[in-house]
Amino acid sequence: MEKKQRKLPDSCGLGPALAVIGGKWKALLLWQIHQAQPCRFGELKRLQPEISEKMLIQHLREMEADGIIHREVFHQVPPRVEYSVTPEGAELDLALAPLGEWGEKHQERAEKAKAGAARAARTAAEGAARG
Amino acid sequence: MEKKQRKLPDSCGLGPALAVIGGKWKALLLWQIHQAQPCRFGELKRLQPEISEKMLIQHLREMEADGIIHREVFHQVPPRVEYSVTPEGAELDLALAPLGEWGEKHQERAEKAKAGAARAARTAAEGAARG
DNA sequence: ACAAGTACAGACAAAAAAGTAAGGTACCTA
DNA sequence: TAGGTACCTTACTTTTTTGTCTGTACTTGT
Repeated sequence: MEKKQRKLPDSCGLGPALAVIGGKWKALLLWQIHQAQPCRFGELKRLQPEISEKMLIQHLREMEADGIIHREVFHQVPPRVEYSVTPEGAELDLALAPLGEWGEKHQERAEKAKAGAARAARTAAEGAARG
Repeated sequence: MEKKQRKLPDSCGLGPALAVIGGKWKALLLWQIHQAQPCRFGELKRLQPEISEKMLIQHLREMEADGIIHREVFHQVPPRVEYSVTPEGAELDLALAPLGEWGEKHQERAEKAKAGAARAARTAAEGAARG
């Protein structure tokens, strides 16, 4: 098992929380599984083709170990595995919502700031050209 | 500038949000600055002696660039720099609250589960010894 | 026979984040 | 002249995380 998880300092419960959803794709996965519940491994792979299989499995396993998703194996052939969120995972998804909203707002602001800076730079350049 | 920030995929605004508070100590710093506002560099260093000066500065600078904290330099000697949270930073801190609560609950559950597992293992061992 | 689909596992390498240790400025005190 | 305070900067190393690629076991379709 290649898990050690960079230990986060935990005053308030943020350390443990970030340890659980800190992975690069975990929040996204939780969100997608919550949407398309229950969904299969291959489905997730198709939904997010940018994730490598290794990371997909690794994250799924860690999330399972953390109790936020449930994994059910059907002994069929070809194999079939279904993932769904646990009640705890659903709560986490909910707790993540305000953060997501903040992120969107922040992103907009950052874009505006960048546009503003570009405009200012242009104006400054014109001013300099006029001398 | 040694910042590239592991790019997080962003459906919903979680990507950008985690990019901002994903650093090992950032959430903690934001929280502490919010508490003891305004506070000086040395103060933060004393409050959290485990952070190396390098990470402290690096995180503070990134958070400043992200617009969640404000840095004010007083041209005195010895130098004096004060950090405070911006309105945007305060909002983030608020948005982080539910996540923190989830983290605490989750931690408790995890501890109970571990205790339960240990008890079960003990019982099983006793059973085996008798059997 | 051979490709394709399912759900993984493992070795290895690259990239990113964090840590360590030393130095640098600018002024003050002994 | 040495040492102290406050706030950093830089170079270098280690640790952690992510990515690439190859392989498994079994069945179905051509």
